Amino acid sequence: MKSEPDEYGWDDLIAEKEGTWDGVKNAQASNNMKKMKVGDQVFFYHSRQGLEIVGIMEVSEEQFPDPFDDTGRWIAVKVKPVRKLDNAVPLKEMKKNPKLANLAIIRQTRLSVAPVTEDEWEEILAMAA
DNA sequence: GCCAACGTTGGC
DNA sequence: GCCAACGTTGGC
Repeated sequence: MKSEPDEYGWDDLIAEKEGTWDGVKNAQASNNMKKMKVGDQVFFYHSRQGLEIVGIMEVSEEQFPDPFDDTGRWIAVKVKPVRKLDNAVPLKEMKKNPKLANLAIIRQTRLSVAPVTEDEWEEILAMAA
């Protein structure tokens, strides 16, 4: 999941203890959120500023109607922080890694919520070590 | 700040 | 229902 740290960054999530992921108004991103289950692990990526994965969070509440959406079309989920990565993994490094060539976020930059395969997850964790 | 990529809107 | 125009996102 991506967020601009100016708007809502890792530190904001830590301060809040639990964050609501709302305001997603893109069909693909929304579908990806609908698939999320409580306990699912998610990377937190800083877009625009930072351009790196900074931490891991987990889904604490599955899809519910986005409280700020009047149309009723969109949903939100809640997440809570699990841990900060020892070393943030920059986009630049991920692009260099051939194992991550198919990473959804690389292939489709503008998608704000994108899936990560198990292999990709492991690879990114290894890069953060 | 710029611009490419992509989604959405609206006229036909 | 098509497609051009427009708006938004996000890497550079």
